[in-house]
Amino acid sequence: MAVDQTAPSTAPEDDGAMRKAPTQKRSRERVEHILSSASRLIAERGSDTMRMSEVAELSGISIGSLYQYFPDKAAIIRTLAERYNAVCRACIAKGLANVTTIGELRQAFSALIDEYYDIFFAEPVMRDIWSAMQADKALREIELAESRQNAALLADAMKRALPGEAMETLQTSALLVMCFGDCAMRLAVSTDETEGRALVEAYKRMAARSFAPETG
Amino acid sequence: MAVDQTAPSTAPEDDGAMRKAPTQKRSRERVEHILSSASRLIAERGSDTMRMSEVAELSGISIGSLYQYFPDKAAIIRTLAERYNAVCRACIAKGLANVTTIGELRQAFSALIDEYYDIFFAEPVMRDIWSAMQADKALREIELAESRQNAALLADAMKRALPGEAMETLQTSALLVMCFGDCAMRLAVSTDETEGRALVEAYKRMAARSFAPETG
DNA sequence: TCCACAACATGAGTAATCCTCACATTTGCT
DNA sequence: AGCAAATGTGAGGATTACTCATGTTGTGGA
Repeated sequence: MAVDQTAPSTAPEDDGAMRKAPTQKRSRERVEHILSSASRLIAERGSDTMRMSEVAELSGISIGSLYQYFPDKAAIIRTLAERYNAVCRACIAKGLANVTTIGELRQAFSALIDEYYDIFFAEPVMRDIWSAMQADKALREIELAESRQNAALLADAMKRALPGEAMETLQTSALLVMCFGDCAMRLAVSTDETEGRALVEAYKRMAARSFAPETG
Repeated sequence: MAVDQTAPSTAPEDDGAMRKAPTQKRSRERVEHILSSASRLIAERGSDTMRMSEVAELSGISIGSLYQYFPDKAAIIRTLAERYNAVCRACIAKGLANVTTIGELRQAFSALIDEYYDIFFAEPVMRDIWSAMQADKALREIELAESRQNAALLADAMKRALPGEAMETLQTSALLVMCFGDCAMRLAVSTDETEGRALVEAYKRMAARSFAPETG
């Protein structure tokens, strides 16, 4: 494998989703083009009806070239999901990093959800990508693992704010809160903005009430 | 899960999911056989990999006969979903019918969730069917409408237990609680029974905390 | 500059799968 | 029995994910 000129020292997607790491500059641009074309098509009509031929055409390349970068259709979905997941994970990690009290937790979480909602609202295609992931057993496992990772971040923050609680209990709560967050976001982008905002606010209140000592 | 099918006079599924209302006895039996075959295949390998030829073979009929009862693959998924939805809706309506106080609401809801979990645990294929519904834009709308219907039942019960609250607020909360319930169930059947139980209990606590007057 | 080789591009073709349709068989009724 | 309506059948059309043999472009050394 030759060392290329503008080497991205940290390989962005090196998890097997892509067939090979593109070494030339144009190749990397094409990968971006493919992903944005796919995203657009998924947003328009859903992942099921996204045709590989359409992705190729919209990207201005041939079918063969498309398959040089992605081994199959699911790989495109997976790569898109991983990108969004990375954004969200970073957002969560950053938002909860310095939390040490319940008040801080509630405030940080509220801000986090607002940010999360903005991301979702700007890219409602995330909902369709999530749906596509859920339809496949293997991809569903990936999404669950991602949720567990995010839940672990939240559980850590909760443990700092609520040191008296058992870690196991916190992990369970955190997993629920995280999955419910995704659920609320998908719900919010499925309706008009007014109801969406109300749902997000209601979710924030529900979550905030979970950030409290166990009362029996 | 016993879904009653002994009333030929009142067409049971007359919503376009089925190609024609089967009039002869054997036809109705075949429809049942098709649905149980499909359910089994979906449970085994997911709806994507369920092949219409497999459904036909497992049902002991030809491809042509299969398509005489169901216009397409999605119709089978939809019919299965509608049956499960009907069971759940009846369960919710019955469980919340006589609620008039917060205490009753919490207790009824807790019992309801236990029942719901039992249904889900006995038929984890519901998760796969739900996933299949989510993958399609039109079917997703159906599921959302179903959730809204269930939420309306809960909102009514909440209004009786919490007459001071605005109906709009209650509807928002109820929709969230219902969707989160589905989410929790799917999560619960995706892990071992111990964690599943813990998740369900944690969800019940979260929901119970929502059944309270607005505190700011 | 030229050449050899690796990387990349192409699209006709293959296999898998959903679904149709023209025709055969069974059932219900008189 | 005999006819019409209902039901059954599976080869085949249409679509689509994906492959592969072949052509084109870029890279590095002599």
